[in-house]
Amino acid sequence: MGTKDDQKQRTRESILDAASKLVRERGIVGARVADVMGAAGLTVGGFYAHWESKAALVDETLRRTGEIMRAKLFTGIDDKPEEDRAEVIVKRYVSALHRDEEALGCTLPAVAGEIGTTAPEHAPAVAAQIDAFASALEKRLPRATPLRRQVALGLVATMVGGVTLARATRGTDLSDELLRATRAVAKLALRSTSEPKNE
Amino acid sequence: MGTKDDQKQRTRESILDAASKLVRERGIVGARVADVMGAAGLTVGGFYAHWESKAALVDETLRRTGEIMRAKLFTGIDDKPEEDRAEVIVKRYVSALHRDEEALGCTLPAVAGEIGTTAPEHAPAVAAQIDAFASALEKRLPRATPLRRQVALGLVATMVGGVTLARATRGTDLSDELLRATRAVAKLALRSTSEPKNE
DNA sequence: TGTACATCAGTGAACGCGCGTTCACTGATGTAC
DNA sequence: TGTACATCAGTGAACGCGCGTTCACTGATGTAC
Repeated sequence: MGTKDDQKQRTRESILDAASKLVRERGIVGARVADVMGAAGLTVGGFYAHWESKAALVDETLRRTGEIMRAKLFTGIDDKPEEDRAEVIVKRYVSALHRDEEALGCTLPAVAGEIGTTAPEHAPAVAAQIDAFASALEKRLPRATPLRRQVALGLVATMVGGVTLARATRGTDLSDELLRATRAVAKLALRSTSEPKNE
Repeated sequence: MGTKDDQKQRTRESILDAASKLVRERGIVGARVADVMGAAGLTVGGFYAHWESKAALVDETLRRTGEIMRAKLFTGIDDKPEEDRAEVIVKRYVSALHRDEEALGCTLPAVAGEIGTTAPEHAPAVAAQIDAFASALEKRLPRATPLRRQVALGLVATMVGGVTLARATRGTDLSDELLRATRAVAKLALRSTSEPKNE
């Protein structure tokens, strides 16, 4: 029995991988069950031996991809000096690479808009990702930062917004401009929390 | 002939209004032709006497709604002191009211994500809105602001990101937190451009 | 070790439904004379 | 001013298509004895 179950488990994983990529590339609505199965080298009908519905797959994908994404984004970050960490995260997230390689990046730019419009059933999964992302970022802000949680959450909004708009304008000068501008605003916000004020 | 044409023009306007609201509430994909016509008090079939396709309607909606939205958002702004203007815009845009009344607000949070995923055909219309929004905001930043264009563009990304995520988490504490945090980051960025640095 | 049977992941076609679009038709409005 | 005809915005049903889901079937794997 073991071998058979192992095989099924491996198939399940490959469907999840395919879904993870397609959801990031095309969003929740755009990731069709038949396309996901096709990308995993299978046919549609077999899907329901693994999940009870598309919604169940999407929910699992959102949660799992979020974890993987954070692990990748925060790799090696704690080796950097405390005051550089957040800025490095911002540079990694708001980058041309991340804009262009959606299938390997964060799910939020692709799906955040869908929650408010066409896919409200995934709100809990997305909220959990936003929260986890902000928490991970918060831990990398210097301990002395005032309103650390707030700065972290606000930077998440800034980064997601920047990448979303950069992707919407892909292929234009405006897109690169948006990436640069978003990094600049994040940097200004970060600097003004760490530098002494004179007023 | 005049009366008949006037009537048609009025019908056209009411379809546009209905589309404008539905696109902001449900996004491009979520705004169905039949629903738009129904909201305008008409039946589906008549649609094609006014536009050649749904895409044509959506494009016109995006451009027109953008203009109206900016007019509303920037109302009375030039009566305020120069150094407060951008902050007032941010407060208006990143507000609970704007999060909750999507049908009356900005189209970008609802549609930006769709461009990169399921509706690339509307990229030019959306890019034009981003650009126009940033330009309008730029004019309200104090003349002395360094990198004015960049700050304006970055703030647009921040604001759109904040409202998008706040809408995705609607009804939770995180949603209000996101609005506050986004305003805080925008404010920090704005202040650090206007205040003298000491380093 | 071999044989008969059970299980079940995956196939491929079909189902129902909702979508954008088309089209024959209607009736109110406008034009010709 | 009145009458016959033309126009065309809007109706409502139908069309084709793509989607998520279901289902009868298959063949490889596992179990019983």
